[in-house]
Amino acid sequence: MISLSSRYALRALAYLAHQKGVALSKEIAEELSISPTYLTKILQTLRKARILKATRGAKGGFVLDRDPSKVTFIEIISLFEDPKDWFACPFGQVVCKGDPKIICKLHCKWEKLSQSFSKFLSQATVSEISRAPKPLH
Amino acid sequence: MISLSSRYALRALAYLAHQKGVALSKEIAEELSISPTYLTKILQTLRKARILKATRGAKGGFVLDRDPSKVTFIEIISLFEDPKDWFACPFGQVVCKGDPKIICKLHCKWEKLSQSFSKFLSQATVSEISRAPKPLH
DNA sequence: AATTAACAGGACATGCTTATCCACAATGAA
DNA sequence: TTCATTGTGGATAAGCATGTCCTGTTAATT
Repeated sequence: MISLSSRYALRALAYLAHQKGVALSKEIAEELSISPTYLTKILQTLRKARILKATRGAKGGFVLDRDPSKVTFIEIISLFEDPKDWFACPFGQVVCKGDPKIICKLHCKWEKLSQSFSKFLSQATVSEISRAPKPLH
Repeated sequence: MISLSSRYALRALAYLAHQKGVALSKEIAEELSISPTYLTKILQTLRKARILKATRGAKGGFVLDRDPSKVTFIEIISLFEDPKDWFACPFGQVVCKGDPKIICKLHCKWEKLSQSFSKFLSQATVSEISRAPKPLH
C-alpha cells in the first residue's frame, strides 16, 4: 500500500500543478484536510528533493520547481518510503534458493506483476493528476 | 506489502504440506525461526478458519484440514489483513469524481494492475509452495 | 519597523504490527 | 494417573506511521 504521506504529497503536487502559481502551505493543508504542521513536513521533504521551491515572507509560498510532467510517482513515493518493500517477492529469497524447480513458477509470476507495477509508478507523472480535489477521508 | 503474519502462515502451511502428516507447533516455530507463542496465535487463526486441524495431547499436533491445492493465498492472507487496502486505487475516489477525463487514464491502469495481482493471489495455492525452507530473516 | 510566511526542531499521543513470555485449562495417549 | 501438547487469554514491549501542537528563527514585502 502506498503510504498516506506519499499520497498527500502527490495530492499537494497535483494541487500546485493545477494552480500554476504560488500556493500557501496553509491553503494546501486546507485543501487536503490535514493539519498545517503535518503538511509542512511533507512540503519540506519535497522542497529538499527539489520538487518544490519555497519563498519566505509576505507573498511567499510554494511553487513547483520542475515541469510536473517530469515528476514521476516513483520519485515522490521514494521520498516517504522504500518501494523495494513492494517489489520484493515475498517468497523469493526464502524459497527459490531451496528448490528452484518447485517455487520459481510463482516467483516468475510475481516478478512480472511487480515489474508492471514498477513501470506504472515510473511512468505516471504529476501532470497526469493535476486536478485532485476533495479530501482523502 | 504482504504482512509478516500472512507470510509466516503461508510458510507454516507450506511446511505442513511438505510434511504430509502431523507437525508440532514447536517444530514449525523452529522451522520458521519465530517464538512458539507467536506462531501459536497464527496457527490458531488457521485452525479457526478450518485450514488446519489440531489434536491435543501426546502424539498430537497440526495437520492440514484440506487439500493444499485447494487453499489459495488470498484466503490465507485475508485472515491476517484486508487485501482491499492494496486493490483500492490510491487516487480513485478522490480524483475520478472530480474530473474523470483527466484522471481515469491512470485509474484504469491501476485497475488492471490490481486485478492481475488479485488474480495471482486467488490462483496461487499452498501446494505450489510446498517446500519453503529457511528463515525469513 | 511591522507583517507575513517559510524553516527547524522537538514533544507528544494514538493505534497497529510484530514479538515474547507466562499461567492455567482441556484433552489425548501410554 | 501421568505426561505431552493444544487452547485460551492476558501482560508487556519495541518500532513505525500518522497526526497535532508549540517555540522559536529567518527572510521577503510593505
